[in-house]
Amino acid sequence: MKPFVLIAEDEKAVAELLRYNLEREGYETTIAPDGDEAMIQLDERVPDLVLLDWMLPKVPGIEVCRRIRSKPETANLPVIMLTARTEEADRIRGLDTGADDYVTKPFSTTELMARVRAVLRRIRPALIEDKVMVGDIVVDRTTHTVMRNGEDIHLGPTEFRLLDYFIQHPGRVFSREQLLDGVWGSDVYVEARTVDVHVGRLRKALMSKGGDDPIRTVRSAGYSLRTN
Amino acid sequence: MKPFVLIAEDEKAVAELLRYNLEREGYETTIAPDGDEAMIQLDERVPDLVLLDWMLPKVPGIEVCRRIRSKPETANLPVIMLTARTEEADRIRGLDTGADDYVTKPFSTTELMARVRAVLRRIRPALIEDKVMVGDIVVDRTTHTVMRNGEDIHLGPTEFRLLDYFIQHPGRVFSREQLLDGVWGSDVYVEARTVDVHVGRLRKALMSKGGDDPIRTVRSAGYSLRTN
DNA sequence: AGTGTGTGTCACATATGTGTCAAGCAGCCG
DNA sequence: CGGCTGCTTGACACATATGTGACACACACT
Repeated sequence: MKPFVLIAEDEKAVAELLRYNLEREGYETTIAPDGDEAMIQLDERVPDLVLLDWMLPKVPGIEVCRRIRSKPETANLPVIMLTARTEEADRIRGLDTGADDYVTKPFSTTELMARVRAVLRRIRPALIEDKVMVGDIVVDRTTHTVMRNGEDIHLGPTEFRLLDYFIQHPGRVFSREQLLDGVWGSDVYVEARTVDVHVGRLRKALMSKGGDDPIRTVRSAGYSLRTN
Repeated sequence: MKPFVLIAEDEKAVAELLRYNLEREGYETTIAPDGDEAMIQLDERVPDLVLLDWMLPKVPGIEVCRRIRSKPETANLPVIMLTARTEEADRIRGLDTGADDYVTKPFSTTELMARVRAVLRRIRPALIEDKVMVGDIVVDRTTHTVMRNGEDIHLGPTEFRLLDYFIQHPGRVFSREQLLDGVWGSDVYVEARTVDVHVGRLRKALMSKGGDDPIRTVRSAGYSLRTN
């Protein structure tokens, strides 16, 4: 699953440059040429990161950022502000609105790419790293290995994918439907109850060498991975 | 220190394919999409090897090669030319551009990797490890020999390449498709299940003188070489 | 041609994982 | 305290993935 980046930038040349560089580094991208369009696209599909121009037609960047923060489903979506000005006031306001980082134009693409990686690593490590650690659980995608407190844990394919999915957003609660979509795929039809069974199996496996239950059941909502 | 390879190739797909394969074999890479860029990158950091496309935008490959030879610091830098046609290959040989080897497109990646190793071994023997050791298994590429706990182990050519491939990235899980691509070559068509048979043969050979199974089966994902 | 080695494919045996169900529990609320 | 609802879990039939011996064929070498 590639990281998906929304580029909200009205200058076409800049937007295309960003798209080119991001796609070369393995990101999926979409471009919104103005604030309205950005909001629409945010509703359609929540990206993993937003590159947000400060001066955006229709709805200014700072306002888009504020709206992103005010909606629960995008409340901690990473945002990098692109600004032409270097004045202190803008920086402060930008960071104040909840941008995770800002870059002043003109920027070096390598620097921007580095910041994109840095922000994503901080907020969504599982998207970038092969090896992810949450609490005392370590998942290594390259070796298909799960460890807890140094002990190897054997998981079946489905349990592995399930854990991998949870680890994308530690703490976040997923409904059975979301899990079916994300882990099984939207095309297969299985009973929602099946998720329960697999969560049970994952729990058993993860607790087989001792330790607390790392998965939280949220009654009538779904399941989530404990973060601490 | 990893060998550093400059890939001067304008077709993005080809360049990425090369990068992927080279990095998988433990090389560090950089891509130059045209002749100018190649010259710039050559100035920035002298690589250990150049893969040079014959038809390169701005400055053609053959000219880049000539300039490489004319500068003292890169005068005997290994160069492998990539050409689309056999006639061009003949011309390269005839023109005495100073390329150390040439490969005609379309090429088999395994063949190209073998040539890269061969050229580097000839020019920079210290850069290439001929003897690799993982756990109690020692693979010697020069003598095509495998030993385990001091005992000689006989492997057929395919089993040898397979083990050699695994040993590039111990622990990492390879799918049957990846193994077919990397060991058999992307151009041949064989059944994916054939991999199973060869893994079985490799296992039998490696365990013939005792010892545990050094290959791990990862259900519904592939195989990997055990690291410990 | 004759021999030996290696290869890819198949068929069948085995191992492992999967989805569903149903009985039993656990939380919640009047 | 019931009673409702939603969650957990063991059993099980079934589905899939992997291991492996046999075999025919392709070479290389003599």
